[in-house]
Amino acid sequence: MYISARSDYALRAMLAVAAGGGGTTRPDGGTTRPDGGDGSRPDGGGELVKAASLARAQGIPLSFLQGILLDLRRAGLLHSHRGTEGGYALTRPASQISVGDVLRAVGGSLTTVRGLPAEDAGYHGVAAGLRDVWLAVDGAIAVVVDRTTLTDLLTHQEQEQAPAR
Amino acid sequence: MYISARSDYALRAMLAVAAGGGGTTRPDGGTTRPDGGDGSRPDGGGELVKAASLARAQGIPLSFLQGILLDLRRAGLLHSHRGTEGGYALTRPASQISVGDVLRAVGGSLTTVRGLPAEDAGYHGVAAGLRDVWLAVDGAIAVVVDRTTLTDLLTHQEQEQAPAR
DNA sequence: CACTCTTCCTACCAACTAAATAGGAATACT
DNA sequence: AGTATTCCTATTTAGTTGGTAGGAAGAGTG
Repeated sequence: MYISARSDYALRAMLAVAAGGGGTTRPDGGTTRPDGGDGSRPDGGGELVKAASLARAQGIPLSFLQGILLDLRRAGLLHSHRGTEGGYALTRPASQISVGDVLRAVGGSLTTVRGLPAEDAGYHGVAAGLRDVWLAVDGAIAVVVDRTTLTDLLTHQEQEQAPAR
Repeated sequence: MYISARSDYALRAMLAVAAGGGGTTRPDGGTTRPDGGDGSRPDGGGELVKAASLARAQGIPLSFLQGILLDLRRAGLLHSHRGTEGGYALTRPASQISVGDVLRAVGGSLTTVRGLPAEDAGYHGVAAGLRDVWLAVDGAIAVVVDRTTLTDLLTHQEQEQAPAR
């Protein structure tokens, strides 16, 4: 029900990495390329993007973003390289990374009730049925976010199929 | 993605009101009826339940619960009566009150991105497609919570139909 | 080997919201 | 009048989130 800034930033960063280093259309008209050299860009999938470039392109505080990128790397979604020509890159093609993958990487469980995962809520008496509702909600969310990949988002082809009412 | 304590308490209180004044099974074995007199109980739907009874039955702090009950009353889901034999009652049959009704009464919008409703997120560049994802998530949640009524929960007949993957 | 760049990691602070408490005003029944 | 109860507001407390700062470790370059 609530998407945190951390999850939001993580998705935007992943999209920017997948797109190859920054958005092309930025509202205030600045250039999104901080360093002059355009660098080698073998269009195949693995070019490295610097954290500073991502932060600038999507308007995310750099030091906050670094912690998020770290989570994404630990979850196995990003590969990083240090040094002068360092940066981040996807470990898999963008078509094989879903929104749910990113959300779970930074947020843990998808649906939480007062901070706890939905499955261990502990209801008494008449409220016992609530647990199943939360699990159903969790399942419904999972269907949407696991079906949508980064490629879908970049090509604007995400079809928002809400289940028939 | 995150169900707050306020939403959780609101649903449990509504269920207890619908059930007529408290859970029958409480873990520590105390009686759920605070006052000795059982009072008149015309089993039709409109018996009044005291806030103290609800708080005791579901383990919710009383004064915190009162604020939640106020929201539910303002939203038109509960009817209250003051005085010695006062209490709260549903304004509609439990079969006509959905989980979504209760959630929206206490929480406002169903899906929020960093505190804002999902529809006005304001994405730039490559992240533009994210807005549609959140709207799809919101729709998927709405289907589940609007389909489930309080009666479904009380009779344990809620069928958790996750849409076919 | 120095130097620079960048990721990596830890600790810390500020702001906000949720959660809970306390106390008082209004209302209804006896 | 008196009592029980709902109703409403103001305040406090705790925890999470959002954001910042400052290095330490690795990678390339001269």
